[in-house]
Amino acid sequence: MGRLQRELRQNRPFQSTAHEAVVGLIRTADLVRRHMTALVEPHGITLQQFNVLRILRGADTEARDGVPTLEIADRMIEQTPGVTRLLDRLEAKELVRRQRCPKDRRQHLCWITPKGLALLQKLDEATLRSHEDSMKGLKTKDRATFIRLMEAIRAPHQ
Amino acid sequence: MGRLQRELRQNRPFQSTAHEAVVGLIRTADLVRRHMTALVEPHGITLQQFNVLRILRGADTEARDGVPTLEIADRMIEQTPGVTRLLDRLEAKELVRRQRCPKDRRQHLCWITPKGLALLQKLDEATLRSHEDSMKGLKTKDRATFIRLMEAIRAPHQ
DNA sequence: TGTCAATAGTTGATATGTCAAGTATTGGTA
DNA sequence: TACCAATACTTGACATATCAACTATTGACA
Repeated sequence: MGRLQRELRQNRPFQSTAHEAVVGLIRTADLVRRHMTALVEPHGITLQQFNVLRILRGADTEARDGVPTLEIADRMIEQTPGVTRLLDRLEAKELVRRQRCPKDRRQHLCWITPKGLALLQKLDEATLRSHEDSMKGLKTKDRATFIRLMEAIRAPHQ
Repeated sequence: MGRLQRELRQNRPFQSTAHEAVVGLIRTADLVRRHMTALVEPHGITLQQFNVLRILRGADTEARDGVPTLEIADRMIEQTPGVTRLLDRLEAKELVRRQRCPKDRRQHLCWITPKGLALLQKLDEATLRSHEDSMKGLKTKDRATFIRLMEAIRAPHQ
């Protein structure tokens, strides 16, 4: 009887290896997600808001143009409808600034504020440690394999 | 430049292999989750409700005792506060039946109804195919490796 | 130049998730 | 046997997610 089966207290084996992989994947991601969430939420932001801030910081260091709303949506780690409201909340907390794009007035460009940058900076070290902690069960070589396998999973889906 | 980095349109490498693994994991799980969600939601249930039904079916085939609410919570693939309301909705749809346990009146025991069983049965084949489709990027041997690596990730966290 | 589909985002309605505080019941202990 | 902490939920209040319908603006084409 496999480890995962025991974890879920099931007494029937998985229907297929694919099934076991899917369940394991969702379960493992949930674990790591909660890990990260526990880190950022005490600072008054959700994991998705944190992700938006990181996208904006990344964009900020290379160009001052601001990122249009839908491009943020596109870059999110997890697909997220409702980026508008995510940004509303970040703007209310003064972590993000928005402005209508003069060249294409349909677009709203977004920037991270100094306050947002400061928050990220405060979290940087802990984030690094959290990633290490999440993956401490894998040695360096296994991590590379793991990353490669996940890329192979995603590849056929666009 | 790695594949994931391109996917997220980043121009800066990941801070560490652990970081890349974490981001890849959450992203891959999100993909597979949406896959499954697209399958079950047209039938009027969420992925978590589907998960509850599968737990109850699994329990049903081996014992007729019914499963207490908190044990369902415990068996969920993803940690879920608010199983009570999940069950409320399932009961409203008559997919689940609940009853106070006579031996310990604090507990509420849950069963899947014939209607719930029928719904699961209708979804069984498509679910199987969905798992295969999600994992089609991995060959059999790689699937086993993948499962093993994820177990190694989870092991140190309890 | 006027029309119109396509793009970029917003908004409203509703479902769902989440946390803290509350109730009922039990089992242990003085 | 009376008390009290622990268990097993439930409920209320609030935040967030999701979908569809809507507005504003642009770019292409007749």
